[in-house]
Amino acid sequence: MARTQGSHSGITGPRIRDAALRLFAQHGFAAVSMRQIAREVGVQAGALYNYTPDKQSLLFHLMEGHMTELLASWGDQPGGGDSLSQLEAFTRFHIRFHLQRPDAVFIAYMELRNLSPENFIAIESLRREYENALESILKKGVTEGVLLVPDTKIATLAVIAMLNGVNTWYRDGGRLSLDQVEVIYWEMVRRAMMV
Amino acid sequence: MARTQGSHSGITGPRIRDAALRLFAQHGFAAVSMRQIAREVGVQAGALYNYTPDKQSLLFHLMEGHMTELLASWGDQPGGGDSLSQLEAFTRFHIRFHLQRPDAVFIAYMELRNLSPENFIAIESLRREYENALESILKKGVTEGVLLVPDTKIATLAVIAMLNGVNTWYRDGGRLSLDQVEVIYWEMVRRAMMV
DNA sequence: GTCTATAGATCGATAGAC
DNA sequence: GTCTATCGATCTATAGAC
Repeated sequence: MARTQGSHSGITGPRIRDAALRLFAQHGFAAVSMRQIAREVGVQAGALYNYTPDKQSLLFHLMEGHMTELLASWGDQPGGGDSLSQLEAFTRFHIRFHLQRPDAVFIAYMELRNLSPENFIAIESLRREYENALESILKKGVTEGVLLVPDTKIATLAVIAMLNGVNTWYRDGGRLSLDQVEVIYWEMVRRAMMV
Repeated sequence: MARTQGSHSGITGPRIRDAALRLFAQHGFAAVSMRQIAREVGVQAGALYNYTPDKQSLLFHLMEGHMTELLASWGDQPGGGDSLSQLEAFTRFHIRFHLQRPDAVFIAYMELRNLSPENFIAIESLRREYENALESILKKGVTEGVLLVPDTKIATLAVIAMLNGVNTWYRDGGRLSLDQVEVIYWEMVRRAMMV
C-alpha cells in the first residue's frame, strides 16, 4: 500500500482526497494529521502541499464537492408529477444518495465547526439550497391541498433529519435491501405529511 | 474570569466539567487542549489532573453522566395511559430534555468516535437502553392496534433522529415557544405512527 | 490542591535538493 | 512533484515545591 518512493502515478490528487475523506470521517478532522494522510497515500507529508495550500482548504473542498454533487444530482432527477410523487422522489433520492457516500455525509454534518468562518458560510448556503428544494415541494403540496404540515420549514428539517438517520444504522447485506428501506421511510414520510 | 492563583473555591471539579462540556461542544474533543480547559477554569493545566486521570476519562464521564441522567429522567416521568399518550409523553419529554442541554447532547452524538473501545461500548449500551424505551411503546401500540408502523426498530430510530433535529435549529426567544415546538413535532410523529 | 517547570512526542507548514 | 530536514509551536502528562 504505502510506498517509499514517489508514486509517479499521476493520480495523487484524487488519492489524497480519498484518504482524507476516509480518515476525517473515521477519526475527525482535528484528530487526523497531515502525516497520517500522507502515509495512507504513500508520499511524504510535504508532498501534500503540492495539492492543497493547507489542511483547512482540504476539508473545505471535500465538503464543497459533496454538497455540489448533491445539488447537481438532485437537479438531474426527472421532475414532473404531482407534489406527492415529487415528495416520494425526494425521499428515495435522499436515502439512495446519502447511503452511497456515508463518509462524505458524515463529514458534511460533523465538521462544520472546523470550517473557517468564510468556508462555513459557503457550505451553509449550499445546505440551505438543498433544504429549499424540499420545502418548495411541501409548500406546493400544501397549496394544492395534497399535503398537510403544521409548518413547512420545520417539516423540511424534520424530514431531512429523519432520513439522515438511515446512515447511522444501514449496512450493506443487512436485514433490509435498499429498496425496502426506501419503502419503509417513504411510508412514514407520506403519512406524516399527507392530508 | 481567569485567575492567576488557585481558586480555593472548593468547586473546581464541577467547573472543570462545565468548561470541558462547553469547549468540547464548540470545538470538538480533539481540537480542545487541556490548557484551554484550565484557562477557562482559572487554574494551570497540571491542576486538572487532580480531578481526572486523563483527557479521555473526562470525555467519557461527561457522556456517561448525560446518558445516565437521560435514562433516570425518563424513568421519573409519570407512566400510565394508553400507548398513544405514552408516545406523546416520550415525544414531548425527548424534545424538552434535549433542548435543555444542547452541549451535552451534541457531545453525546458527535464524540462517540473519540471514545476508547471499552468506553464506546458502555455509552452505546446506555443509548440502546433509551431506544428500547421508545420501541417498547411502539410495539405495545402495534399489538393493541392503536399504532401502525412498518418496522418498530426503524420507526424508533426514525422518530429519535427526527426529534434530535430540533437541537440544530431551535433557539430560545425564536419564532416558536417550546410548547409550540412540542405540539408541531407531536403532530408529525402521531400521524406517521398512528393507524 | 495548586503552582512552576519540563520531558517527550507530535503538529502544520516551509526550504531547498533533485 | 517528491524527497529530506527542520522550524517553531503546541500537545498530554508528570515531577516536585509549597
